[in-house]
Amino acid sequence: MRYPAKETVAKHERIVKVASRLFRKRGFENVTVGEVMKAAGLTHGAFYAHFGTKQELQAAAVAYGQGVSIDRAKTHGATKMGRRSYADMYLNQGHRDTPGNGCTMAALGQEVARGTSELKAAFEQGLEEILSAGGGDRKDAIFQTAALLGGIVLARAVQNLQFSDEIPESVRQKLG
Amino acid sequence: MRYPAKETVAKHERIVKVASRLFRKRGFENVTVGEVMKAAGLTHGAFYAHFGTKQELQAAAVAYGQGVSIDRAKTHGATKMGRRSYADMYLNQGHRDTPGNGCTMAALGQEVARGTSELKAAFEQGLEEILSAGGGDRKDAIFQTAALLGGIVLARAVQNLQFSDEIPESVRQKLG
DNA sequence: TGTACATCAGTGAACGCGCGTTCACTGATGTAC
DNA sequence: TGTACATCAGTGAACGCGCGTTCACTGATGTAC
Repeated sequence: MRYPAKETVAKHERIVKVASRLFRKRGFENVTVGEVMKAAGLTHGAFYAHFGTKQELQAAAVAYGQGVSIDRAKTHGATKMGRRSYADMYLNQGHRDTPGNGCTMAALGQEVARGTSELKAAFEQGLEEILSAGGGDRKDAIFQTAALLGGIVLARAVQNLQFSDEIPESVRQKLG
Repeated sequence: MRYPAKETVAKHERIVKVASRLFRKRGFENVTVGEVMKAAGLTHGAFYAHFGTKQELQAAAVAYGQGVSIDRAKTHGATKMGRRSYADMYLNQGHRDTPGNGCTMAALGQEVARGTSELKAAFEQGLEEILSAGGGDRKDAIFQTAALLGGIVLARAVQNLQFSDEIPESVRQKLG
């Protein structure tokens, strides 16, 4: 049957949002199209009324996820909370332990690097906006972003809790 | 038929080495057991004479890759070339463009974070040795490793060449 | 030292499962008159 | 405003392919006597 056009837009957004969360949490390859659709409250067949391929969804999900990061960066930039508080927000246990709600670059950057041009474009455009959101020196922003991202990636890959805690802690200290 | 025991060890090592390269280049999920065995000069069925599962191979490959990184770090530590030259070696276009020969953590860290405990253990032990290989302050080593890793990950995920070149360049400068 | 035999790395066909994708069908929506 | 009909998001079964894994088999190696 035909469904209201208004709801269709909402469903489309729900698919992207839910996919973004699942992808960040478990990686592109470990999340099924069917799983995404189920989480969005639909059946898998309907997927192709919204996207041509799974790869298209990946790109849309990265664009969405980068959008979330841009908003966070802009909020911090506007409230002038400074770099220190941004690092504190980024480098904590909550972020480390719940990648599904966290930074897209820290969760999917390596997979994006091996992905399609479309995927990289979404990543790249997001990064560009994140870097300029802070407002300070561009090289500083790049350096800080790299250090924060690296800190989270390392902390997530280490299972010894003391060691894992030590990583964000050290990065925070040295970033000053 | 039965094969010489000596060659078997060499074959086993070849499988791990080749797997490590392929995994770093294309990710765990995008490399087939059959593909690894073919690259090692064997057929896929023989795989299970060497490993119980693909996951076991992943852990062995990460351990091997981390070993390569440890050797590099120790060499630099021994020759006292300093942090600057280490950063130069790590943050260049060659490393960015050939992940198969490069740092395991920068290529597979995010997948390791979602992987088995065995996989994380191999990663973690390698990181521990890399950190102490330099000999300097531990917090400095952690910070530097995070920044370098983040720089390579970002540079690889960005396709605009100017932008991509700008990232390692900035990290190198700011690491001083 | 020679002989008989058990071992087991390696081969290649086959299995079975899961996943991305397709397709015939549905029926309320939105449009044309 | 009412009526006829075309559209198309969504359903759920099915397809087909690729992958990890299994298995019967091979025959030179290594061992026991």
